[in-house]
Amino acid sequence: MRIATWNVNSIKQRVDHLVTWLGERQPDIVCLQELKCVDEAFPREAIESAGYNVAVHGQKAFNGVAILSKRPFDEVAVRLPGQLLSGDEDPQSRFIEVLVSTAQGVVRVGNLYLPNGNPPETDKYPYKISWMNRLIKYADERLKLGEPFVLTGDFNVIPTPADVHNPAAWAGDALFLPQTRERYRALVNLGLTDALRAVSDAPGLYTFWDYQAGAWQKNQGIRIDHMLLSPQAADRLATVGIDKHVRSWEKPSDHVPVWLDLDVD
DNA sequence: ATGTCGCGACCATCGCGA
Repeated sequence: MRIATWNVNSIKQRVDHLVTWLGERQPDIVCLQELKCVDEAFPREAIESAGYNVAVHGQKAFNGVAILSKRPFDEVAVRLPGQLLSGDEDPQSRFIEVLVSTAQGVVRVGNLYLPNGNPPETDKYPYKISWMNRLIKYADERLKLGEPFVLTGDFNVIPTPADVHNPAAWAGDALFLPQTRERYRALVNLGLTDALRAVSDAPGLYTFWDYQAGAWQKNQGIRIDHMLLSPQAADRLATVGIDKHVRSWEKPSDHVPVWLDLDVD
């Protein structure tokens, strides 16, 4: 089973790229982030015509996540459990989870768009950290199920200096601050495996290049789109890929697809 | 040193988010 993640930076702007990429990569499950549209505006027909079931959790203008699957969904749930620091419900559409059956059992996939958190001196950063704490609690509960579980999406976290072209330039950024990385380690240390790092220690593996300052042309990227695996999924990991070539297409997203193959079919 | 997109409000440019 091939599972992928891609922050498309507006699904309406990127639907042609998505359909092209679905055809060439043939993923079974795709997690999308930054849809930037409400559910009713999601281009469902184009994606269903490509052979996918669609589960959408959208929002006007910002955020928004979706999961596509060739197999039917056994379960769909939206919104990460927990509340804002104020105690109010979180109004931002940043999480969707599905359960899908295979010949060998089930696979659970959680798809997230973690808050960016910049600028860090504003209330955006405490929102990011509290969201990460909610994610840790959720992941701990899911790991107790003992299922093949893939927690993936745009984490807006640069885990280590090996995951950024110029670490010094990112030192004060919410994606790379010590507290951000500490919370990410706490998440992984629950028992999750970073799929990409399970197969490669190579530097220079990036998933995002800023539109500004010629970052793509100079390969000044960062690795912030991750695929974390429960032990039952990690034991079945076969391959991991980053479809870097998609960043060179005309009018691209600033993120590229990341995918993996699990031996669960 | 700077360099970009996408969205929405509102009409052509701007503020916001990234």
